[in-house]
Amino acid sequence: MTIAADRDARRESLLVAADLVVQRDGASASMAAIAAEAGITKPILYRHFGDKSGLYAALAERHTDRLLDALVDALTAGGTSRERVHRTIDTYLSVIEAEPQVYRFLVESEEAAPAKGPVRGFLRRLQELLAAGISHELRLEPEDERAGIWAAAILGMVQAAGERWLEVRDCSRDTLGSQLTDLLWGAYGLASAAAHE
Amino acid sequence: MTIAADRDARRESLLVAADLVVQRDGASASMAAIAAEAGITKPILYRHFGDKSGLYAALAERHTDRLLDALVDALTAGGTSRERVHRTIDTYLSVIEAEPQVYRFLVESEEAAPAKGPVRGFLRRLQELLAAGISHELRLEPEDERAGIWAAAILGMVQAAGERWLEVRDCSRDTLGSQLTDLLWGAYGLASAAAHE
DNA sequence: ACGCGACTGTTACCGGCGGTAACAGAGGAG
DNA sequence: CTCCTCTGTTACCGCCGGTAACAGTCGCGT
Repeated sequence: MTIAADRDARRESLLVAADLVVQRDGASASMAAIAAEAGITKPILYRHFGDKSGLYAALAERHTDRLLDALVDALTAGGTSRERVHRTIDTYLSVIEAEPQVYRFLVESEEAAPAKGPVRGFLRRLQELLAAGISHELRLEPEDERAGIWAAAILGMVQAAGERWLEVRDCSRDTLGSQLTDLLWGAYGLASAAAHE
Repeated sequence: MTIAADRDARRESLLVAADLVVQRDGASASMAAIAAEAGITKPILYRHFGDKSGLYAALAERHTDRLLDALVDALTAGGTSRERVHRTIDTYLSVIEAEPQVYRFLVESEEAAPAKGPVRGFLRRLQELLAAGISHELRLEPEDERAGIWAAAILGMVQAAGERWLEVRDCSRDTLGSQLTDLLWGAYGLASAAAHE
């Protein structure tokens, strides 16, 4: 029964084509353009993915799985707590540096998405994963609210700083990672205390 | 010459109507719907604002100016550095709590925007303002890269944590503000050190 | 061998969007 | 009275996401 395998292979090739178009045209790639790139027509896309958000969701999974794996590896490898955090941040930065278009597609698509953003699930997963990591790292009680809050906060912090860095590139990747780690370890409070005597 | 005043008054009424529709239909409000709400037709909107991003930019300014003023006030009022930061974060949170639709429109519109996001300027301004504040607060040299990095990072941190809070509402506004301030003052590093002995 | 159903692919269309051209009335200046 | 500008309209364009309806093709049971 190669029929299912054929379907999967076809689906794969469609996703590869969609990837090409998204990286070329940005997040506003049209379904017709993707179909043309794949050498087929629109209804085939719709038969495979339902609608545009379905395609985007499938496209997102291709990348998020890799990214999540890489982050988990960085977070669970050895070293002090601070080293692990720094390494994880650097992993994230290296990914968005290597594939900025993919990153932009993942975090800032939404655009014409219907109702619930499909890609949003990625940030959710990442956030929950990070919350679990923090909870374990800090040996927090499961009901401690700080894990969730800090997971969202740290995620937003790294993401915003990474986005700005992609645009202005005013320091090396390693410097940025160090500054962010410092910030988490209270550098702002320290600098503030030092400035006021 | 009341002609200019008339134009401005008209423009104001159009913006009020646009505000209504945006808060009702979300960020995907159509130009036709806004025109209908204002009791006129599309070309008038286009004569006043050029295109959709122009309208959105004008609409954004109405709110960002208020928000920026409030944040500046909170940041420059008295108290210790920590108190000022906490108060500024709380100001931000209280604004997004009071007008979540407006907030969503400001930070996550983009959607069908052409080329450069018009609303993006708001985050830019906020970021620069915060960078200047940090630079002053910490008495940093003007060329110190940390001001820009940390401004973006802190902004993203508060924004992401605020967005999550709007959805799950798992703690009081004051608690959230305190947790975020703690985080900036090194609570994560401290908790990590405590957990590992 | 034949027909028949399932599947893949196509063309051609729909409604709605952002955006614009072209026309219709209203009021002041000569 | 005429012309000219300024405001408002209708009616249209091109593009998008999404779909209905039709055409070819392959494997299957009889």
